[in-house]
Amino acid sequence: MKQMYPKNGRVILHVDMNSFYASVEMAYDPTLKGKPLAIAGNPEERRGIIVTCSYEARSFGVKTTMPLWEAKKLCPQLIIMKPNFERYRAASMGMFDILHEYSTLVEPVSIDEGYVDITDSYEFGSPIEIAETIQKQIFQQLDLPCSIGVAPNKFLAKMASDMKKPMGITVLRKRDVPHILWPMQVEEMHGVGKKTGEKLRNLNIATIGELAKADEIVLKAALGINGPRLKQKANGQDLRKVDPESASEFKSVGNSTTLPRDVSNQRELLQVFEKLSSQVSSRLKRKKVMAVSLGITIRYKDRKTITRSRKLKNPIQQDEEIYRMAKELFIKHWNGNAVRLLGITGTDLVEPDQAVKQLDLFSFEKDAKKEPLFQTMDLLRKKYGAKIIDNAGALSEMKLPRPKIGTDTSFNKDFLQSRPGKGSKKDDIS
DNA sequence: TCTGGGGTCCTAGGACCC
DNA sequence: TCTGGGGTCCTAGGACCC
Repeated sequence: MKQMYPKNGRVILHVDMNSFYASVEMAYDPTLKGKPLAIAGNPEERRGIIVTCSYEARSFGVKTTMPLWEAKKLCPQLIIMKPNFERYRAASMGMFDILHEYSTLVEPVSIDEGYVDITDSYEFGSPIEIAETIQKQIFQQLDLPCSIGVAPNKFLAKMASDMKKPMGITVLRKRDVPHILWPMQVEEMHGVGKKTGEKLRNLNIATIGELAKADEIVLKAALGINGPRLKQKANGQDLRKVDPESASEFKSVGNSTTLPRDVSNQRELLQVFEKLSSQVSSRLKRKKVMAVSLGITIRYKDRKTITRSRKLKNPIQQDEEIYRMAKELFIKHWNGNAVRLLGITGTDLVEPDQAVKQLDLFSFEKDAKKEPLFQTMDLLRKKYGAKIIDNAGALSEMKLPRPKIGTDTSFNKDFLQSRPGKGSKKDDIS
């Protein structure tokens, strides 16, 4: 059968779950349906914010990132729940499982959103038919609403999925760009935030259409490499591929916490670091990676935030090692003022077998006399255990592993409770 | 009695090397 | 006898996204 679509044209879907966390809770407990529901960071703490809320809650003016107390004022009967990440992870896997039925080219962007390249999926129908089938299937099997954008590239698909919510399907072709995209304000463009929006306005660029025609030199001077890129997108051009691997190549692992009150007692702050160290450590272990660089974040009472990091001689993973480094950085750089938030992040992640290689190289290049190879290996065995040395095929933990729970992806409670995990994000999970 | 927590990517300056 | 130019690595900060 001949291809139904132009040889060089791609067809990309962007699938975006609608108010994901709230929708999952409603699927899990249908008595919540139709009620104003919000998921909030830490409902007990005063500094909680709205992470996601149902459309019913939105009709009261409740919005993502709004402080909890403000949301309650707008909507006193608001139902507030803590996030149940296992449920969201399970629902997410169910969703990605469905997407995989239509193409192998599925790229998860976050827990509730992903791209699907359906250029070669014509056996399932036209692009619009495929989008309708997927949306129906996610709704019937998981009881979850989503919006889908259909377009020749990722950027247009992303913009399209945003246009009709909830349960919308929007087609955005190249020839639609001038009359649909160009009249929109620049701030509505994916990749343009507050600061970039301001800079563009200063250049007298207010709409996507004006950005599409703007002078590239001027854009580059104001925005760096991002300038010309934004112009390309404003013209509906985006050559980025749908990359199924991208989600498994994470680059950093970090935990941070806003303290219930501002703290300037050093011992108390170090206790927080201890806790963060063990959180980061267990996540590194779960992902089967070690960190070659470690950084801390300190946010002071006045919200001024600094980061301090160090590249290490040896990759680390254990909580004691992480704590020692974090403590050292903190003692060295803390100015003694009251602290509002602390964080620890591991970067330059390597798999343990790689970690060994890297250490070997290091010891040869810099420390050959002091530490011959066999001594290094010995040290490693003591430090990390022999299995790390032998562990050639360590696989890194996928951000969104595909579930192995048979062919039935129906959304039942056993399924929901069966998987651990964590998540974040959303157009409304901000 | 404003503004969480998890990330990615880019920029820019200084050190260092050739 | 007075100071080039290219490249990489490291660190810190900022913008943005969900």
